Amino acid sequence: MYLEPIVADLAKLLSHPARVSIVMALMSGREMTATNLALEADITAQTASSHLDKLVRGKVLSVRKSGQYRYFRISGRDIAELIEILQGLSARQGHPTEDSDNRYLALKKARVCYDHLAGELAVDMLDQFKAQQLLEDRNGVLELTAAGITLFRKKGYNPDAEDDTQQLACKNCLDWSEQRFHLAGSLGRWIMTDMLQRRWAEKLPDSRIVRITERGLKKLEKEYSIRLSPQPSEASESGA
Amino acid sequence: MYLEPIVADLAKLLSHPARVSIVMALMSGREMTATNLALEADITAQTASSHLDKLVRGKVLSVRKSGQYRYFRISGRDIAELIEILQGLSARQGHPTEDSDNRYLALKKARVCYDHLAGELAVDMLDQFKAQQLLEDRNGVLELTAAGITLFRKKGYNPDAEDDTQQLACKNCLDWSEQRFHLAGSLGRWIMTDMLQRRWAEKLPDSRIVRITERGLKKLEKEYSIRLSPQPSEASESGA
DNA sequence: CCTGTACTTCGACACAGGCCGAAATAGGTG
DNA sequence: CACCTATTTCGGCCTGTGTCGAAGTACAGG
Repeated sequence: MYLEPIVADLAKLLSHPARVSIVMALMSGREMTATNLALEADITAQTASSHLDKLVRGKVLSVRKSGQYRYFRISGRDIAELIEILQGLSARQGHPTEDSDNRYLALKKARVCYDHLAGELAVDMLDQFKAQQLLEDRNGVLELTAAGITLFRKKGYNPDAEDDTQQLACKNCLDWSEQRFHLAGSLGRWIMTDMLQRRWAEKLPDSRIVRITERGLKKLEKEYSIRLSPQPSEASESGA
Repeated sequence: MYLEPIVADLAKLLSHPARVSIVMALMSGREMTATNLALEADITAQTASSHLDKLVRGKVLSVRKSGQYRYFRISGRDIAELIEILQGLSARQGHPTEDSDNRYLALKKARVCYDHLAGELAVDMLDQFKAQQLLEDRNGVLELTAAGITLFRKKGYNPDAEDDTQQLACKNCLDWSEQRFHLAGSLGRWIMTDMLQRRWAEKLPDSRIVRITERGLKKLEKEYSIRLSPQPSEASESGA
């Protein structure tokens, strides 16, 4: 087959710790400047420049130039999913008993996956939406039911305005621990955006960790009849 | 996070065309000897030995020693799924119009994915099993229904003998083209084994391509009420 | 204009890793 | 035992690539 070298090229981009650090830092969905990413990966600006060049060329990242800055981000959902899977595999293979790590647990609980929520919390939400018949699995494709369309539209989501009404579930975005799905696609994106905007949830600085606020817990129960087990709020560090 | 270097190590294993060739050759689920794999990747035995050593050390492959031979195979389903995803991503990114390739089309149609069937055909089968209520999506986990247990047991499948009765769907094993699931897990494995044994299907030599026999088509319809669109039988080359 | 900041390019060095010839080990066969 | 085959180890060559210092480009702001 002719695909071998192409696969190898893609894997090569992720075969260097510094580049992986860069990509991981962007998994929060945020944009970051070259200098920022250099700090993140603990390398000089020159070295970062070369890595970033490779990543952009290889379509792993994309860039937006603004003035003297260059803002990088993950190029697309498929790449984000690949990273997520690689990370999951490594987490399982890598260490036997690294459970002590607080950030690791917080990350498992709730995190950003490129443009939507992931982690146990997100899996929970999807389950409850399904139980409420807002979403339905039709022939392997997750779709909004009539009731779902009505409800989410009332909340401000506009399914017709989005690119694809159909693909609402992130099919390969598995949780590291549980082998379960969480909600992605246009609805997943809208939900996260909306929750952040209304301060139901907040991204912790410099990480993919998401914290659901007190207000968020209450509102989720009131507006969506969703009950989540509260997070241990100990993921408190904010510094780099 | 501490995962970056681990992810990089895993990716590094797949960052060399020869190693990818080796792993791809094993995606048929078959075991192969070191010499065989060297031929497959078009490298000398010494070089292959070094690559194989890395792959085994990195838990991508596992080995079975028998006499003077060493038989290699993919170490597990999760690795196979990773390869499948990488291949899918590369197939999309790589080329714009490579449709001319016959083998490529045959591969899309029906192939082995480590220990079960994949491709349009496999997706079709899963759909029809679900339509017949033999399988059911319960809360994101695909499970056998009572009717399904009865039927498949009658055919020779023993769900209790297998490790996990629950996990029947290959959740991240997506078709390259269609973003759909196909049947994996213990049932998926049994189905493929059974079909090969009864000559309803055959693996083409030296490839992952699977061909459904005439007999298979008829039997599938008769015994499982499954109708498949027949394959163009042009994937005829058998040589390396 | 000059100055500061963001970023890239160049150049040189060093190290890692792929490669194969040659030789060694290991198992199988007669 | 000799002889064959499968596989690994060793040694040396060579290419690729990560690294950073230094210099160069690009943009913003006084």
